[in-house]
Amino acid sequence: MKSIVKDLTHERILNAAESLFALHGYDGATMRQITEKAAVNLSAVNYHFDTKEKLYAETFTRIIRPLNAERLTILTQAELLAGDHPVPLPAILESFIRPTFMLAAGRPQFLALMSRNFSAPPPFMREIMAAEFSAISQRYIRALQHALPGVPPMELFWRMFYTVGALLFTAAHRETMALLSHGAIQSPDTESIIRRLVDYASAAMCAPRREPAMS
Amino acid sequence: MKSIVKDLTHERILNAAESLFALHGYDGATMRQITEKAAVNLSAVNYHFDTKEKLYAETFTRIIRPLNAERLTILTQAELLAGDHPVPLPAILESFIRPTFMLAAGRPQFLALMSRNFSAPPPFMREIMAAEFSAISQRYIRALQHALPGVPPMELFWRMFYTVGALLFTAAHRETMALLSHGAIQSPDTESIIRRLVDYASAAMCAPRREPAMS
DNA sequence: GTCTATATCATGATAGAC
DNA sequence: GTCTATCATGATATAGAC
Repeated sequence: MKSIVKDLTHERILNAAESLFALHGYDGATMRQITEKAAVNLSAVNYHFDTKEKLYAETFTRIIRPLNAERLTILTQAELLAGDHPVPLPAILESFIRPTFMLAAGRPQFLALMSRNFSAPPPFMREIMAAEFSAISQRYIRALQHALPGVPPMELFWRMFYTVGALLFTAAHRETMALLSHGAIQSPDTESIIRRLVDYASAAMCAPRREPAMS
Repeated sequence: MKSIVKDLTHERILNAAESLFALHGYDGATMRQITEKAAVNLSAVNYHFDTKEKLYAETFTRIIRPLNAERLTILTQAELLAGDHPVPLPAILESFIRPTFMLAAGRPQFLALMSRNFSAPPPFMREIMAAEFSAISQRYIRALQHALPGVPPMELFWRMFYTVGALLFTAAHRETMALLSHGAIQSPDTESIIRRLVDYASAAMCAPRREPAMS
């Protein structure tokens, strides 16, 4: 069928784009590189995606939508399991963190693209990002409020933001860590990474608020 | 004197480059934009910095060297003050975090350039980054080991890395936060930001290591 | 739907007058 | 040291044959 052929080219381009945008960023990756890697014609990008900007947007939403959907699925399961009780804090955080590494399995540039797009999103992505994350951020804040009623909501918001920063930064820097640690750290297994991040964030989320220090 | 004139042009270019690299990244900022903003001739970049890559490297080292120097100064003061005792954990973290925001005062793109360069450094920056951070990372790990003898050094290394991620991510996203929080969060004052981050990281650094869960 | 060929423009860098 | 003018290259996007 024709649609199958179309879908193949479409996907080949998206796969190549994912890897090259992750490696070189929006401005750094050229359509020539992408179409060469995808082994399709240069014009295929414009035919299937119209512009480079739209190609980038689709490349990113293709990874972020299933990720956020999976997060909400696991969080909802945990809420059903907890019944009237709040979901335990580590379970909330793990529902956010674990899917990141699960969906990244076998896609070496998945995490790099995520991190890059959050830390330095091309300007045309601002609206798209806000749309993709508006719902999920509210869901998580509510779950956190139930789990930690003693912490002010605004504080929870900040801390969740810090946690996302820690997650993305680490995700994109496994090699850097090996470098700075002089070989003490080599890319550990996924379960260790998840456990470490959940432990870190769980402790951090319920930090006491320090009183302003005297001089 | 001629050297004064040279230094003026030199600095005008660096200032313009700092702001434009922060906003658009290495590939996104063009030499024409930079020289236009600096109100100097296009060729001045090549004359003073040879290539665009060297201009970027100088732009970044100009902000990172005083920053890391200030961090070490404050940490050393704290160590002298502590004598034979370990420096308290919050003091260690604050010596790392505070200079970031102090040196950023009055330079709106300082933090954005920092964040961007760490999350998506141009490939030619890898060596330079490693050189600039090798010494300071070892100094901080040692201080953390003294303050938290019960936490394995490798765990400390990871957690410090998470903390840097939280710091940089937040630094570059004050506007994003205001957006996602639906106006609940508006750029707070520097002291609040520092306190919040230090509280968060202090609790996280001494997190207990959770036992692997049973199924 | 896919290709070749090309239009149009912006890029980094350089040559050479002053 | 600073300018103008320009080069060679590579960018995105499009027109039109097949």
